[in-house]
Amino acid sequence: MMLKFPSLWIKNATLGDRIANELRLRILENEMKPGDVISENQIAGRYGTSRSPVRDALKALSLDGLIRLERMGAVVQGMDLKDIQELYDVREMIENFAQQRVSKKNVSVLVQKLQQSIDKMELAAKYNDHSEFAYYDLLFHETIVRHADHKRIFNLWSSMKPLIMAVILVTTEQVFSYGSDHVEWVIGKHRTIVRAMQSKDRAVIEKSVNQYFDDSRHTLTESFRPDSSD
Amino acid sequence: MMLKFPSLWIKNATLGDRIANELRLRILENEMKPGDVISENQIAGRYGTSRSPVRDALKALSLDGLIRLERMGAVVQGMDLKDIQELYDVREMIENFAQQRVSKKNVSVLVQKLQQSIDKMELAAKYNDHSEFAYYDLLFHETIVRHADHKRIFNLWSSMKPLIMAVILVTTEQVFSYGSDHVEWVIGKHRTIVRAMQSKDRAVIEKSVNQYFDDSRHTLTESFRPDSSD
DNA sequence: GTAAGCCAACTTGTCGACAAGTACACTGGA
DNA sequence: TCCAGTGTACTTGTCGACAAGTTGGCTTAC
Repeated sequence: MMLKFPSLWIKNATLGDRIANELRLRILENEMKPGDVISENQIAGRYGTSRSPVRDALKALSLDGLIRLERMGAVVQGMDLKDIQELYDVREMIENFAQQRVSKKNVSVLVQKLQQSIDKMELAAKYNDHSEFAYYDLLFHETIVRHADHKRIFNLWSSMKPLIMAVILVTTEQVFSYGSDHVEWVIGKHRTIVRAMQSKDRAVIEKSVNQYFDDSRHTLTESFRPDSSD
Repeated sequence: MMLKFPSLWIKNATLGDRIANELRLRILENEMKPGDVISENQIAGRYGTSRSPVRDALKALSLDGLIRLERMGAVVQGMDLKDIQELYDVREMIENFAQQRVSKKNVSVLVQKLQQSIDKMELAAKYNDHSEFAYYDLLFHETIVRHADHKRIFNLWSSMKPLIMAVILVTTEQVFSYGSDHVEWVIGKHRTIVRAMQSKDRAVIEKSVNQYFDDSRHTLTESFRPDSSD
């Protein structure tokens, strides 16, 4: 039943987390559509578990904004193009904050770690492994936020991480389907980020972060045809 | 047992939410200190409930960053001065984003709502009701974020709201103890925010938001003497 | 035909129980 | 004295059950 989510990522995850990850993908891929009403019992039945882990999962999904808990049943909200662009707005805000903060310190250690992530992305690209690629894309950005050395910002990132993970997983799959040129272009964007950060110039960094997420939003606009998945 | 949290605020709240709110206050007021280890059974016993609602509460507190869930027991993290200042960093970031967005639209409706909150703060100040005051302080800022008309940003605010609520509750009590001059000064700060927003000038707004939270951080520095509550 | 009221099938919030796993003290042997 | 191994008392994750409350349809009266 649970096949979609890369099992490597969730080796020690609790049942609730697995169900949450699974449902995130199903909602993002429009298998569960906005307006659909789901209940704890229904999902528990579907996955052959009790309500307890499902309950945790639905709570998590409601924090993501993917569903809305109501008195009887939960209503799927889903994410349309605008919602995903808003998610990128927030990612841009967080990452700009983080990078500005990072740039006031020595970045050599950070740059080296980022380079490692980029290398792994290259490798994943070579072997056409889109979920591995997505993983290191996510790690790249998490590494930046972590190095900002700001607990609350990192907490913010962590709270959005499962959702971002699911979105990156879906969009990366699409990017791969466009061919290796597009994949290389994505890698190049990450190199650009690193270079901008090394400049340590406030305006340059802000511009580069803005450019990065503008590009991402633009890619979305192309790939997310309205209701293309029906 | 549960006496600290204003009961008006949580009339229809679930047991888990009440326990979470209560624990937030106890942690912020240093009755539960960083390093303390708590377990679901222990808290359930303390409040005379089963583990289920406690489990929800501890999950919420870990999302706040107030505790760290571990394999056996949860470790209280607490919030020191730096942590609260970091919380204000993030509030500043969110509110700046929201106000810049709001300022691109017609603000007259918003301004009127904000004025209502300020009026209620005035009234609460007159009757020396600090929790009522805190409530409308919170509402003031929530109103701004809501009017930004950006689901993801509002989601971010909502996810931090319970923690912000608890922090405002504690700090407002301290502000009131400083006397009515300080309370009036806080009200004045909110009026300044509104004026800056009406200017619709990007730089003016950014400056005003920055000033507001700088002031708040400064007030914190005065009131949060290290370990003053022991 | 229509509206009020009742009933049955759902829902969630909470509870207590069990199993698997962890930490720590205690025992025994050197 | 010290160290390895064992056992016990804890912990969490999951399960099934119950109660209170909601929804929607069906009956019944008009």
